[in-house]
Amino acid sequence: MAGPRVDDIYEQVKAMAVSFRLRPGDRLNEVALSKELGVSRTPLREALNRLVAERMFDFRPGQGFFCRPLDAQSVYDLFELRQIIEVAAARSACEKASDEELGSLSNELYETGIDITGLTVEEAVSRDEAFHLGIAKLSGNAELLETLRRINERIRYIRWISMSLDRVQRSKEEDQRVMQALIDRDADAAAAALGRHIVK
Amino acid sequence: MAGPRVDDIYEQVKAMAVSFRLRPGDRLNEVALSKELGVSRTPLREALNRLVAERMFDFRPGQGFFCRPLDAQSVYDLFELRQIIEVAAARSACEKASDEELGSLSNELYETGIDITGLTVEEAVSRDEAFHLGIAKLSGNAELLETLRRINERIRYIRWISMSLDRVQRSKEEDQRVMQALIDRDADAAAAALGRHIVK
DNA sequence: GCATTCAGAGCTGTATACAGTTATGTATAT
DNA sequence: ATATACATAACTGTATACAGCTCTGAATGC
Repeated sequence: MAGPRVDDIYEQVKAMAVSFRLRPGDRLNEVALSKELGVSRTPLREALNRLVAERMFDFRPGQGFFCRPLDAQSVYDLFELRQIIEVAAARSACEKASDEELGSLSNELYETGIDITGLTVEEAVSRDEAFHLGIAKLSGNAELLETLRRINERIRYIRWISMSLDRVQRSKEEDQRVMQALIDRDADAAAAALGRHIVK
Repeated sequence: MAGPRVDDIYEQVKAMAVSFRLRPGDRLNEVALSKELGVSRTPLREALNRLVAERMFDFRPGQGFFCRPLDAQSVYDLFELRQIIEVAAARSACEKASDEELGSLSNELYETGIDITGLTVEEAVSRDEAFHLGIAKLSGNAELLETLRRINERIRYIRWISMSLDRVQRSKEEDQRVMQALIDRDADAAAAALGRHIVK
């Protein structure tokens, strides 16, 4: 029962930051947050240090931890980097993935991804993320996958608020085009579809 | 004088891991290392948690911190990811960088980078890294730059041991070709030169 | 000789305490 | 009214203590 506390705290605080419950630029009160989470400051600070390394928090010695602002430039940079990595992942997956792997990714997309009635935007974004992470996994490059995961976490909130449901619908259609290009082993078409997709 | 301790510890432990003074797969003895560094376990663990987030250490609850193995597959993945990012950075720099910026990067390359007589391999790799980080900086994407920095840290030791001085010489020549392509604003040539460079 | 069990040491995980620094708010002077 | 200086409160940074778990190795049984 005394599960891995630091991991839990890390996930909880990250969720708070991702959902902007901790507002950008705000200084974090360690005592208050540790009481709220029901733990002491020691493991909380360990979790926060992980998030500093992930660039989700700033750390200023003598002042403490600050929720990272995420200005417009950073958001743009992250989306650009995401596109770079996803395009590369799709190209790599075109070469390396087996037919079975592509088939099962396609099934997943069509089973869980098409009918978005009754979904919250959060769930829709989460499934979209899962599809794109699936492509990254098929690239066979674990480091690339992990890098994309980190990027997604940092822009997730932006996607939540910027994505209305009709955009989700369009995004789904584009995902299908990407999937088809992968099955056709047409790396250029997949890259082009992804390029269009993310620029928006 | 009581400077930012955690930052220092972080740098020291990272340097130990990068240079493989802490051997891959080894479990870290917190007490021993904290004594060696002259600090207590609390800030040491905070630094280690940062390095866990950077995938330089593994953390297994109940067992502690482990120096990450860096098997052949991970090395390959990291080099591949590095190539992806550097190619994208060069393409972006071709579009965005000003003539002055390219000129000053070129000067830097020719002033500090060409004559490698009397340099240790470590210094040569460090200058090579600096040049490529310079390209990434000219891409204008701070997140891309930071990602490349992290990747470089993790493969630095591999480069040290795999790079003899004649390879450094060849690598310098290729850097010059990349630089010329950037000045010519020839993104494809730059990308091609970088591609060849990193595959080796 | 080999596997198993159990006791002990050692190590990790977290809470707490305290020193030192930073921020806050009030009172004073201009 | 505004700015400045100071006292106080609050918070951060680190060390230490202790509980609980994990691993090691010797002793036992087969």
